[in-house]
Amino acid sequence: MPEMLEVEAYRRLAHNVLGLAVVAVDAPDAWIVKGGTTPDDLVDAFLGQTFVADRRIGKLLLLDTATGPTLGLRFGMTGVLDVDGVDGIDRLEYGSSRRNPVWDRFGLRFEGGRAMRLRDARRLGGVEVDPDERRLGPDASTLTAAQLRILLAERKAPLKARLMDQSAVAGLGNLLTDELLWRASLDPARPAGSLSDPERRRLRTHLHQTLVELAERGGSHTGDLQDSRVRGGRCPRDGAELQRRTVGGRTTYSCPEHQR
DNA sequence: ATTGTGGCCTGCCCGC
DNA sequence: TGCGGGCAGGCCACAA
Repeated sequence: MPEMLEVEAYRRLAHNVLGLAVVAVDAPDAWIVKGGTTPDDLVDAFLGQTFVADRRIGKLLLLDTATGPTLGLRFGMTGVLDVDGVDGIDRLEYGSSRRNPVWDRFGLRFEGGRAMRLRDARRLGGVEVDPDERRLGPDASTLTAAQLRILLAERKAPLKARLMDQSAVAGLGNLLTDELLWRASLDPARPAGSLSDPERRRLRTHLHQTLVELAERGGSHTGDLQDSRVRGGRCPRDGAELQRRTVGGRTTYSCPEHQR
């Protein structure tokens, strides 16, 4: 599903529409329009505008106009960004690679005939005008050691839940977090505040390594743990049967042998 | 304030 | 072969 690595690919794709005037706004699905705005509001906000910058915070893609509003795009679990018929990613875990026109939930057409659209089978994504960026923590790819220490300190919530709390650190979803904690040999259910200094350093090291490595491989579903994230799956490191449980409200796979 | 839970969306897979 | 139940997870509202 689109976690920060996929949305980063979408951002690079969206870069292609910078500098082009919007000649049409297609918003056929009011459900996908969030933040108290309507499809008509989207037309008013972006028709005739030109995007001048592409940004990403966690799983939120932001396209800024020069003096007007900012477009915010969220992709939920099955959202794909398509520019001129090209998808931002090759394959979406848990998503369909089919292209049903009904799944086109939002689109912009630009001068010169170019087009950008949000395709989302399950309608878990969203489009917003001027999303509140303050509700997001620092992006996981730029998280400093000091920021990590502060966001974990004193917390009783499970480590995994805290890492997936987008207001604490933005960008980590279920697959990346399971992979990260498996690599860092940390139990997802540990209270976030219980990590020792060495454990926290280990977490941060693996965070950056995991993001770089999985980005190179092609996405959040390319982790070493991924193929074993099934009932009865075994730890690729030591062969122990993985534990399957709910942590932080999400299905969680972890190794009872080496994640402590 | 912090943490936990349930519901929403709907395509797809599995078992009968 | 068709059908239905369960499952996937990001996000939000709401409860404790």
